[in-house]
Amino acid sequence: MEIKFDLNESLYLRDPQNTDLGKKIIEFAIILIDELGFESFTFKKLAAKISSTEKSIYRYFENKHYLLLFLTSWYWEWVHFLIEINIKNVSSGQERLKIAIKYLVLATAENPMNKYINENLLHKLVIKEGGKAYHINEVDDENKAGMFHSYKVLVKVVADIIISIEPKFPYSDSLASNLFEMANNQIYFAEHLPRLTSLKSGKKMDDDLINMLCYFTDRLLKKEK
Amino acid sequence: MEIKFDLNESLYLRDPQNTDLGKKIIEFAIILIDELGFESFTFKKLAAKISSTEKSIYRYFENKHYLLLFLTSWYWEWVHFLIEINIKNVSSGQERLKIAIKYLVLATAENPMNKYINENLLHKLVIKEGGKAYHINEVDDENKAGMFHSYKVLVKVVADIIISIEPKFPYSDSLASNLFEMANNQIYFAEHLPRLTSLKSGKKMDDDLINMLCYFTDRLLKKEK
DNA sequence: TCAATTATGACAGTAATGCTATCATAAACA
DNA sequence: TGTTTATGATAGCATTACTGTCATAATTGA
Repeated sequence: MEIKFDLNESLYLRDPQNTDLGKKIIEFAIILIDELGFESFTFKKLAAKISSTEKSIYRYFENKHYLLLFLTSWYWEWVHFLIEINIKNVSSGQERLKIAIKYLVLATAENPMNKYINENLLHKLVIKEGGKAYHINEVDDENKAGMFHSYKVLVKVVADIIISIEPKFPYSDSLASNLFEMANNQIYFAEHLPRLTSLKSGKKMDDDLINMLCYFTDRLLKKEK
Repeated sequence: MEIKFDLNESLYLRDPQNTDLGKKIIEFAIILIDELGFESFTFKKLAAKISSTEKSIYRYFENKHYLLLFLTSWYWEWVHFLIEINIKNVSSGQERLKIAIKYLVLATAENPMNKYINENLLHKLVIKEGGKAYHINEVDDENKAGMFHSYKVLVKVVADIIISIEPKFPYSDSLASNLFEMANNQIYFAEHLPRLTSLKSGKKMDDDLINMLCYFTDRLLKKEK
């Protein structure tokens, strides 16, 4: 199966979802960035890996930063998609929020649905490198060009659920974005800096994290006595 | 006034806090990273700025990543210091947590206390570039070498305050680290990606953020009925 | 106070990075 | 079947991220 998302056109020069070479670039970019880290990842190394040339990759992406932005945007679209189809027929706000939390943590644990994208690795990549997509000097220009649109839409979806539960909650946007940032951070901490989190790395970690995020939101959104 | 912190020795080759050149490196590194962003910042440019040479800077730091780590560690020591002296004579747990939150948001708004370090700029730098210090492939080795020690100690201080307020709270470490991460993130969002936060950029923003973080912790730590 | 250590500056040099340009050929498409 | 269009092959270039060597200036301590 292949899912194609309509991502902001500023993200690429040629849409990699439309060609074989493009898909190969995406597939092995994820693998190679995971392997080398974003700093050591280069188009030259990627070209070697897929037996293509640097120049050919430059025909799809202006540089590796845009490629990273493409990958993270694809990921947020994917999480968005999973959340939307799973809350479709759920009316309870609380229940919808629980489902959103579940899928923002577990997007990847689902059986893989994409031929050329390893969602599991992609999630790992977003956890480790995702922040680098917007912690850059050019953030304002890129934001104007709509390059963070996917993330903002996703945060809005969750913020709306929060508002539907507790219309007077004054920090819906902050809580929503924090759920995403916190989920990714805490997973990273559990793996690499365990003293910064209460989670224990291991099988149950995902469930523990879901429980923690639900506990936080429950308490924050519970009506005062 | 000059404050010197004992930072982990793996962070530097020669402690920049001990020499004139070292202090100049720190002072203008902060300015230049803020100006160029960490990606475009190079030792060569810094050397030109301070009329020194690349090689001389390499005698203090192995590379720019270690310099960033030094700056962020210094910043966390600085926040730690501010929190400790301000909670010293406060016995109420709630009050101590409020003070900690205040200083983790406002570390910089205090009148500057360091001759060669612009705390305001340094805070801005940590907000934008701080995550890059540990979102790297070498994180485990560097963690073993103690290079994130300052941050972990600071998180522990706040986690202990949380435990003193509510000994049964099951997520003290996660809440503590999230306070730091969230504070920095939300400030960054307010400035650059306003749809991801409920804060409004402007004069009152710091106070709003303090209120938000206090609101969150209050609700999370309030005893259930 | 003079010798010895240590810190800095002034070069030079090198492999890798981050691109851009040109041209030939293969594939797709009309 | 002719023509776009995509890819590959190769070259080139400025910058980055270092390392090495040597001379000189500053500090230190016997």
